[in-house]
Amino acid sequence: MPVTRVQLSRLPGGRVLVTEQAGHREVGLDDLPAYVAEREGREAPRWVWDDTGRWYPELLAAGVRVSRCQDLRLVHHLLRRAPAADQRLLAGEQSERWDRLGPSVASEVGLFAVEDTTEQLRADLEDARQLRTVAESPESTRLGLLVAAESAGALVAAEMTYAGMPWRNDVHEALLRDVLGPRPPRGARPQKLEQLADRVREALATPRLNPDSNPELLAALRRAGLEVPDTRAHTLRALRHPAVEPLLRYRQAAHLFQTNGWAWSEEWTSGGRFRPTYQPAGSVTGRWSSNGGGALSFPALVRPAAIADDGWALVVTDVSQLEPRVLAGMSGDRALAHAARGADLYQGMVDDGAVAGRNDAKLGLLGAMYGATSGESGRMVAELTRRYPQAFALLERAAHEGERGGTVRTLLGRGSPSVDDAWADAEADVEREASRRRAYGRFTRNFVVQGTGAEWALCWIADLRNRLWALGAHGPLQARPHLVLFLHDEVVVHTPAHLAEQVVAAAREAAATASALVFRELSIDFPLSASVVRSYAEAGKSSPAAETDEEPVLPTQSVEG
DNA sequence: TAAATTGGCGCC
DNA sequence: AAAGGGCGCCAATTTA
Repeated sequence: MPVTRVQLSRLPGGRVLVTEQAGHREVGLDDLPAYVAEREGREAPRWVWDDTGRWYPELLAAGVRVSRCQDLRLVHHLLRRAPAADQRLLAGEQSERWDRLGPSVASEVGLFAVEDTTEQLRADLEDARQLRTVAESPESTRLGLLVAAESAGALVAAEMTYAGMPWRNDVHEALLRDVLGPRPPRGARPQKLEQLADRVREALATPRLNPDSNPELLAALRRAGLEVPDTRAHTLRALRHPAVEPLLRYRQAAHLFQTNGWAWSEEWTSGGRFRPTYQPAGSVTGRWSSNGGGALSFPALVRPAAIADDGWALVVTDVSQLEPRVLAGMSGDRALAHAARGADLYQGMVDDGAVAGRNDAKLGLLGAMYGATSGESGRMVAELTRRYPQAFALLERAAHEGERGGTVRTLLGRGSPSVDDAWADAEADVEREASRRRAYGRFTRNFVVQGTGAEWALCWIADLRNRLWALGAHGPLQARPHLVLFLHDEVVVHTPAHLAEQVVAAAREAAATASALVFRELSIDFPLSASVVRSYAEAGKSSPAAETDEEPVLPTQSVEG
């Protein structure tokens, strides 16, 4: 029995047009949550709407959770670029308006309040076109999966903003005070930041230096006899000069103050929750982006303040080496797939005798996926090409396609943007033209793995969302285990503590489901590392594959609450 | 003076 | 000579 599709379209005057095969009716906006709740409880149809961000937040606020939807805006843009979609089938009444439809922005959240005076979008018309486009595609199965996953992701995004990451403001405040001193008056530097600035000024003999000004800083460094090309931390760290240490400390503290300080907290946290907003498919590769609160760059420094409620726990799980595994799956490279059997793919490459050390494996693979041609990474690429010919050939083909101005696609069928967009103006200079082609080749090279990785992750969180709902027998979303953060290849679930182990199991099962959906009979392992913690900062501490990158200048403290 | 760009850093 | 992909955010700086 196919799932009923119910399309919702906004009408003038606070009315909603509800359409389905069985007929149509009108519902007042105020009555919509009750209407959706009733039908959801009865048959759980697929709700078809223009933009999840315009409909779902109000439903969630009214305590209504839906199990499935189709986000017409996301799917329209997806199909517009999908090589396997017949573009003629997408054309029709209002289709140009769907082309132009951008994401809802935070200020206009709550469609219920917004009264759009312009022509209303008809969800039923667009839905029919999208259904037909997918059905008639030679790749309808994969495209259909992608459409469903993209839409499920939109539900997850809205639910995460609604539920929020549990947040302890007192712990965050203590952390800020520790690094920066007391909160300064508006426009002033915090005490400890000013002290560090003074130490820099002293060491460089420039009493009026503003350390936030790169030109001033560069000039001061050069006057002190330090011939540096820029003022990046990596460059500075190589120097031996008394100004370096306070400057690096200043930079890190200033970044905390500006990006995740008191002002950020006031804007993005409330009621014991951090509520950033996500933008599904905000990146051309299909990865999400975040347009408020910086959810996808949740700095390690403030993670100690993300603490589960009493009696609850945070389950933090991430996929190890997602993109290399995706590469193994989509290229069908048996040697790489063999190395991927286990928790550490890079170690697997070492054990298979392909490479001397784990770090070489990582450099080589990342270099191949990013298009490195020089340095240590570039040398490793050449070496590994012999060991993993199919995987590396797939990347080379993608790069070549981009260099000649073509488009590439992910495994499920998302297409890269056409080169016309990127190369709007012709480049006269031959050198610059060649450089631009190489740059576009690096983009398409990476697009195939980054984009397919994003598809795997979407399937993962979509399936996990269903499993989490099934774990809690009753109650609204926030009373059950629920997703609170999604960072490309990592998810955080806030759960009643007694269900934590079941959540871990659900995450692993969902990963297996995603692998089967995306890679079919090619079975590729996607091992998860999982930790059950009280604070986000405690996650992953015991991971054997912990990266040993540069030491942070400031000690990473864990503040107890 | 406002808008766009740049350099730096955070995350994956 | 050029030199590894995708994002967001901030202050300073440059451009319109």
